[in-house]
Amino acid sequence: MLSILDEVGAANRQLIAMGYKVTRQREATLRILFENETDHLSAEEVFMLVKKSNPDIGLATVYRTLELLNELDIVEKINFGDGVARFDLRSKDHEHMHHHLLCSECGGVKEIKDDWLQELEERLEKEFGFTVSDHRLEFTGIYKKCANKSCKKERKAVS
Amino acid sequence: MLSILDEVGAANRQLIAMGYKVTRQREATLRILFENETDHLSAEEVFMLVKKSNPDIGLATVYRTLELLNELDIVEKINFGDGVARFDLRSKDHEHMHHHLLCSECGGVKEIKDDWLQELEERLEKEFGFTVSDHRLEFTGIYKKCANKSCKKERKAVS
DNA sequence: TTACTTGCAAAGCATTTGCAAGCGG
DNA sequence: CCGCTTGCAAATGCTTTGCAAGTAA
Repeated sequence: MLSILDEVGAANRQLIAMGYKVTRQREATLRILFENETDHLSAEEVFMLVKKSNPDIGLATVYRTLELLNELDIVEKINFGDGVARFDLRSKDHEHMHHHLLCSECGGVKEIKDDWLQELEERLEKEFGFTVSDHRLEFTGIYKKCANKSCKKERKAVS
Repeated sequence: MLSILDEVGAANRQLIAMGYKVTRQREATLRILFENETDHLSAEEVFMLVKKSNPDIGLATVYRTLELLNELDIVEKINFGDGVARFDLRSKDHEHMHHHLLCSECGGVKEIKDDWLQELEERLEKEFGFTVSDHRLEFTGIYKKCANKSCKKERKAVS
């Protein structure tokens, strides 16, 4: 398990390798992403968090940085249909395993780290001549604990 | 197989049952949706098509109608991450089977009408105490025919 | 009639962009 | 020093909303 500093460092090396510069703002944004690895933050949320350590950063910079990280495959831009883009780190153990459980009761988003779709992808190749490069799987439903005692109060409680 | 008129009629009855009125605009919108069942139209696209037979309709009305149909579960609002909401009819044979193949070469969206996830949903119930009410599955990749001869020219060619 | 609907224009949001100033390498 | 980056504000693009006029039942 790498420390956050190591992870940020690795990302920085990737930036440099691709000809981009390592700036205060980019490092700060990366740090926030790694510190909140499981949270599916929106650009606005990242902005708020980065601002704490870096009050001068602009929202546009955060957007630009997230877009850049998305292009470098350091994060994945995802859209749960609530009108804001969210950003997931694509670290080694998340690769190609972006399954989410969305609880309609508490609004929580849980990530499942299994690759369940290998078999299906092979079928698509054979039956449709379609070569899969990525997939996304989401389940909407309710946790038993949420069905019983309503836990609407706390958003993102489940994680 | 029902005719489009029958399908629109059924939807109308649903509207009435829920206390909504059947208007020229709503019927026209429904007709367009049924006529383009496989096309994943955006609100703007629906608007354009409805305008042909109904030049006086306003874009806001189309948005409101689509939103209403979404609430009535007559259509499903989906988001492929391209910045526009798209709308899929939830007819009998589509129910609970919203799997999509997104071709990164030609931009085509193909629908798969199989329910592959029953088994996984049972696992989620057992292992996570999560009761699935809906799911979404998308594969991004390339069709063999697109990999060979580039078919970028025509958008939505595959369907 | 009466409440639901509509069209229009204005507003609302998330996101993007132009540009001059700032900074990394 | 050069060119990539930034912050700000303005612009954009999709979607929603306020409101007076229109219309289904």
